[in-house]
Amino acid sequence: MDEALKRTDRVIVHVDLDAFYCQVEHVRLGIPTDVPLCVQQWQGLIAVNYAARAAGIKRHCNVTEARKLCPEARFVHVATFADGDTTPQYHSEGISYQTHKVSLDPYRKASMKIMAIFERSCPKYQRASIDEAYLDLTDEVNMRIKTRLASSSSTDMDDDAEPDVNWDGAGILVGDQVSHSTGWRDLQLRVAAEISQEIRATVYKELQYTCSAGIAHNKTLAKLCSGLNKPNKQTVLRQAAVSPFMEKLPLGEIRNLGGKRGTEVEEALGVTTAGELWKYSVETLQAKFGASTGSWLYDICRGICHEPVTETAIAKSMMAAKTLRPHIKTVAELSHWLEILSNELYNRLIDDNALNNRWPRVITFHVKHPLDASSHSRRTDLPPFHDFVATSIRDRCLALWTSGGDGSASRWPIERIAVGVGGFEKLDAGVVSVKNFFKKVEPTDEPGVVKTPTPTPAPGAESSPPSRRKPPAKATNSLQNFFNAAPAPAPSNTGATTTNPSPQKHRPPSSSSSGGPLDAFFQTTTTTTSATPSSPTPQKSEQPASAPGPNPASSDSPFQCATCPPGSAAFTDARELAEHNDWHMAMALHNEERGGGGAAAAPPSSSSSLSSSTAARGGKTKTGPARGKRKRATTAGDARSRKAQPPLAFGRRE
DNA sequence: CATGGGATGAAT
DNA sequence: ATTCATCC
Ligand SMILES: Nc1ccn([C@H]2C[C@H](O)[C@@H](COP(=O)(O)OP(=O)(O)OP(=O)(O)O)O2)c(=O)n1
Ligand SMILES: [Mg+2]
Repeated sequence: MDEALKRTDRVIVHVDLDAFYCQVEHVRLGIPTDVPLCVQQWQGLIAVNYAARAAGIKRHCNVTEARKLCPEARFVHVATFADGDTTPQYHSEGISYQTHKVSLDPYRKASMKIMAIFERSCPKYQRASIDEAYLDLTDEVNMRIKTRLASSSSTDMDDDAEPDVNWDGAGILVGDQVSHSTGWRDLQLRVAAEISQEIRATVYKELQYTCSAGIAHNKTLAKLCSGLNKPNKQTVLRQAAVSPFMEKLPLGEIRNLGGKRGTEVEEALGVTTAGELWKYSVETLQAKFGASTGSWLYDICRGICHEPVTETAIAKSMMAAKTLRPHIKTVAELSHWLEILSNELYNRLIDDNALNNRWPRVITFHVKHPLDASSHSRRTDLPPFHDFVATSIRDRCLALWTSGGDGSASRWPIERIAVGVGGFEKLDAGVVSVKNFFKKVEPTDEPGVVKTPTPTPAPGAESSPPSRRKPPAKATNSLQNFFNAAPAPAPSNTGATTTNPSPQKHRPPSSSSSGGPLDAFFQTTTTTTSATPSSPTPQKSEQPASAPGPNPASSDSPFQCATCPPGSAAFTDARELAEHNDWHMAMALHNEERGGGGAAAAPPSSSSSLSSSTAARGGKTKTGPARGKRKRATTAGDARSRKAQPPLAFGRRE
């Protein structure tokens, strides 16, 4: 028994897409992957496919150099927001650094589809970046082993029996490319390699993306491994090969040692490889680099890493940034770019809300000045959701800028700005979080927040120039497109996957079978002693609670119209509220055109706001959704609901 | 003025 | 709360 316990370990797979952005463009444009292709951002390259790498093109090349190296290469520029656009588009010409803002949304959305496959293949997965994930396959692997041992005849399980492992088809082995070995750990890795093949095959079949994988006993080794045989291959690092591998490994290739810290270690000890660290005691390393780093170093240079796969699936923050060339020097310019960033974040937030039912609490505004080494940042609360419009973020940042309590605030010129949102909170039944939405109304609101329905100042109306510009124009519906493409069918899936979509916990194959020594054996190997993988509850935490009827509209819904009387216009999600706000906007424009006359029709207290025309969203006019329209618990049938369409059009610019 | 845009977690 | 460091 004791002996058996020592013979298994965690099994971790690290998956990394090959030339990720390039593959997204290959698929989108239907270009064969043997065509050299680079993803271009302004004059630089941010991704280079393997055919182009063969020609010597690298990421840091600019397009001119790259074209020289490979004249046949295709250069695909990332999607951008053109001058006044609120939706990103792929442009083939006229892409101006001065006026456009890049959008990486196509890659984020592709990433989500990939991660969805990972998730249903292995619930214990960690999104490590836009194109990487760690999968802890320990449970699934052990279950498969157990099942096979139980079903496949004899070979009773002596504690001493070492299983035989055939490496055929497992991928590439680090070190000796043996075809056979024995041992429980190797068997685990072999089964994980098989699952990894399945997952990669699923990704390719459903999305036509290739990826590489590393299979090892911990995250650090798995990641090291995945990059070893890059295009479309997987690599296994057996325990027996760990030491020889680590011995020659350059320190800087280990995660977290690729920067200053790595060079610090190299210079302090005069070493360049992990193996050269072996001769130092923990105490020595701790004395030189601190207790925590010291012991981490001691372990990591031997290929030991206890870091768990933390189940993080969605991003914790969102950011939009622009480097300004030439540097800007006026508030008008700052406002212009802030509005563009604000619009982008607004739309991403609406999408995110529909998917994840959450909303951020804080905005962070970063500014970098030309001579400063780094940027500085300030943060503030987001406006309450019901007040939130496309320009809210812009206005918050401008307020932050002009009222810089920080002495370094209002300096010019500015080289780069970035706006981030974070501190997401579930909007759901979150008893506590809902309260936050009512805590405060930003602009000089009078005390009786709840009592003054009509004279509500249109949020964001203050700083907007009078000119109303930009007819709605584009009405593309990115979210709808996304949903149409998203639901991956996933027919016959092998073993590791189930047909079960989204958040459901993954159920192992029925067979529990066998008993005897194996059960105890595997039970203990699944780290968390009491974490029985067979917890019954399907976990069905739905939120019908906040789904009110037709009219009543739960008064505690965070999706309330700021213009309508309190409690009279509540919605089930951000999109519905946004649409309702469009109605107000349309009415406002309508009234304005008619010389402002009386409120036209149905919804109470038409906005009245005059200059607010530029504030909210330049919606399509779509005749007002009458009161009855709002509310409907189901958003599914509402596929027609369009994407938020902020107006933008900050007058200037020629 | 010339890598840019974006995310995470630890340190301060 | 803000900056730093690391990574993609
Ligand atoms: N400095 C960087 C590094 C990466 N990326 C983007 C473009 C890449 O396509 C994607 C994934 O990064 P990887 O490091 O995984 O590189 P690739 O996936 O492009 O290539 P590889 O096949 O080596 O993984 O992230 C970026 O914008 N800027
Ligand atoms: Mg990659």
